Amino acid sequence: MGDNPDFREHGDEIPGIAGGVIGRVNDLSYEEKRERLEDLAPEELAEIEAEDEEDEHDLPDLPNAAEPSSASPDSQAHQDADEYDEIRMRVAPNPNGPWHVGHARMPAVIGTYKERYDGWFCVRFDDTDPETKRPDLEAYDAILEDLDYLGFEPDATYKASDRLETYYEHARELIDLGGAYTCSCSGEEFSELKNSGEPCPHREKDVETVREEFEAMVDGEYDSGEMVLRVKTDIEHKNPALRDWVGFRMIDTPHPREEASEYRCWPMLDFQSGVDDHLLEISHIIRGIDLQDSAKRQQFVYDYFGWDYPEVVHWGHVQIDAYDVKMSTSTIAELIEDGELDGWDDPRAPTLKSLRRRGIRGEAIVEAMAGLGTSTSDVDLAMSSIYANNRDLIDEETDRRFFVREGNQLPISGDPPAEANPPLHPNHEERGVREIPVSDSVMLEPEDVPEADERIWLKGLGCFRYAEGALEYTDDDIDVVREGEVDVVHWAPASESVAVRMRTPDGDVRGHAEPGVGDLASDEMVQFERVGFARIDRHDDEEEETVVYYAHP
RNA sequence: GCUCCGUUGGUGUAGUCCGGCCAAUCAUUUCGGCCUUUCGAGCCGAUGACCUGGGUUCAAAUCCCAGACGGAGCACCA
Repeated sequence: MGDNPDFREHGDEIPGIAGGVIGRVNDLSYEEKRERLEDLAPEELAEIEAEDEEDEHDLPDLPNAAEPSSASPDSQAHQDADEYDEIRMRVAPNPNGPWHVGHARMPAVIGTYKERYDGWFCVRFDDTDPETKRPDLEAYDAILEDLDYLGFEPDATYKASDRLETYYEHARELIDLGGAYTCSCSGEEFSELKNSGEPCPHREKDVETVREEFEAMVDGEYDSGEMVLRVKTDIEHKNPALRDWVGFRMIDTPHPREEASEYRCWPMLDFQSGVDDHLLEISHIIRGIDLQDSAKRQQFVYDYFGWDYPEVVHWGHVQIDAYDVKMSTSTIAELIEDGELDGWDDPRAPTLKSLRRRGIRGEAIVEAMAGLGTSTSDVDLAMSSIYANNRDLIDEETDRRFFVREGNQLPISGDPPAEANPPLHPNHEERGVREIPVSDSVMLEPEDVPEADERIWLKGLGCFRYAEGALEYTDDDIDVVREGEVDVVHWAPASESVAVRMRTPDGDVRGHAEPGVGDLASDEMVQFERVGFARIDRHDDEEEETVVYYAHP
């Protein structure tokens, strides 16, 4: 129609014609379609099948990165000179608490790239603010544990607070290159000058003075706020965010790590991180958009030193649906402090420790996070996506059980079997059956109690009619279920059941499970039929109940 | 106010650099069917999107301009 506009008026007829053809093609089996295509267009078929063999990646290619797997000798010869031989990345957390779900994006993406490119990554704790972002000593290990839960092991681990002398050395060098100056302006004063593109009087100090004053900073001779070391950039740069930024400042509060507690002169993130990224030979920096100006700021330092800046990928913020609690380390810490949450692994907390306790595998989170890609716009991650991944991972190996939430007790009449024996897993009969005594009354969920005179099928047991406040066994054949006359529900015996407290993101639910649940080991997963998957946490003898954590439908 | 960046179904994503094979991918969600002593499982199917307005072009999700909306930075936080 592009070539022949006259055809346009007949455009409406196309779906009718094409639809018929497509319908006929769709009726063919895969083999028939493949055969037909081989006759009509063998080269197209080859192309399609070649594409199928290519690896499907959730994530886009990294800039200037060579895929090791696809590198044939021929393409190796044509390899772009700009391409990196080794992909080296870093996960650079601030150790101020265990990780929330959003934090998983960094290792998920970096770890996935590492596997894809056969690369390298380290964890580097950027703990250079002992005061406002004061590190939590327990967080270092907590974060490494969270990383292990997600299924990744860093190739190396560093702490910036171990590396102060290195930063000082580079600061001295930068001063000698004329790239930095000590400044005693107040933040307010400097901000005003900066916003109008005016240099402050300290900018033109001679190198000797700057060196002396910087050594005094290192020796702790100034108090907090008295003196900073600024990187000399371009005071008239059109982006005010880049003008002469602070590289080092004084902090009176000692660092919580004993090894670093004597230092008073601390580098800012942009200086520390910029130097470390070069020294660790990082090829690709992957981080949030809140740091999108960092590369431009650090570029000035790299220019002074004659270094090449790594490739950078920025992404937007992640939000997770399904939680009432704000996903922020400090907010969660406060709620725990106030007793609103039981701890970092409370099922209501949007933390990795919580998901772990609910029996969700790290792999399910990693896949969902990698699926978000690396777009710079803010994204919402649906928990259902993590749940779907986890279901795929555990469904086959997870046995089925009955659990009745807030059940009503109903007496049984008639002559049903004394014991019900539903399979542990409907797809795996070889695993055997459960043994559920029926006794003289059963628990049903309030919503499952039938109307008077209506029938209901107790799964694994048989059909009952609800009459005069009791369930009367009818001996109906399963056909009544097949024909859609009778609904199937789960149930539990009233007397020999196990009291269960199920902890969920929306609060605790109590109820009764079939007796076998009392014998399950801690950490085992179950699927409570028609309720969802849960992890056995513990059998609490004092409360005489089994505590389980709800995972997902 | 100054400076960056972004906008594809309910959600996420592919495609945008290099316009045509996009009648737009995949996943999830929702809905429907099938199967199964009957699963919130599995299988099959359906619904559903290119922010708006101009422009360039035979042809625009893709290029250009303007606007709307959203995000980020302008800290002695990370």
